[in-house]
Amino acid sequence: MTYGDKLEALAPATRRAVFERLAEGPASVGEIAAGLPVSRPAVSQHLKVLKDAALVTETRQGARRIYAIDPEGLGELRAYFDRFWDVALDQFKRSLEAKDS
Amino acid sequence: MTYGDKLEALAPATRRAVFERLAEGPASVGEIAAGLPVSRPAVSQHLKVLKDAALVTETRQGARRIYAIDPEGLGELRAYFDRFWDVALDQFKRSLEAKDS
DNA sequence: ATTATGCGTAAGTCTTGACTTACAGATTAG
DNA sequence: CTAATCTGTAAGTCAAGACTTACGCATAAT
Repeated sequence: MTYGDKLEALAPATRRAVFERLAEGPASVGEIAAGLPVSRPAVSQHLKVLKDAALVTETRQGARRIYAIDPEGLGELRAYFDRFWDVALDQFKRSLEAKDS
Repeated sequence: MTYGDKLEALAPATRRAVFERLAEGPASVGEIAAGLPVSRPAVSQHLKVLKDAALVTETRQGARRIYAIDPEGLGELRAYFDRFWDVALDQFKRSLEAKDS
């Protein structure tokens, strides 16, 4: 839900691999696990974290569950970095001006 | 250096607090530590991680070391999310069209 | 009705890493 | 020169969490 949750969710390499897999298109748990060197339950646990962080959506389709990237949650994270981006550029400009003097 | 390094660097709450402190302006290790509930060595260790991830720059100023946000490194991380942002929106549009049919 | 498929959860293991205190080097002040 | 300041690093502790296997519950197929 918070920025911190989203960042912590995307930090571990394997979980980020799950997320990046979904960037190629929605997929089920089994499909994702098939492309990764970890067990299916591990993928299931990672998806739960991503879902709780609102980075991924879950859609039941019969016995399967299709996961996809949540544009809204991703947008919030993007906005978080944009905020720093603005101040970072501003500070950088100031540091250059300080060197000129 | 990599996206993964940057994301792992910003995941822990305390280290992110260090980074966010630098968004308010460059500061020394002691100044940063004064505003946080952790020891100064802890802050020093966090800054090393942020610096290795190219999210922060270090400038020696006498005995002190001034840290500041690195716009270049932050920009790379921002670009990483923009990449996903594009595909996420595209997928979202497709999912809506699929529902219409 | 059984069997098979797909999945989430519980329980346990084991590594990672965030923190502490103690120490040593480098720079500035008196 | 000596003392004070600012910092990085070493070593050790301890909790968090990324995995595993085992299990149980749904839905789908035969």
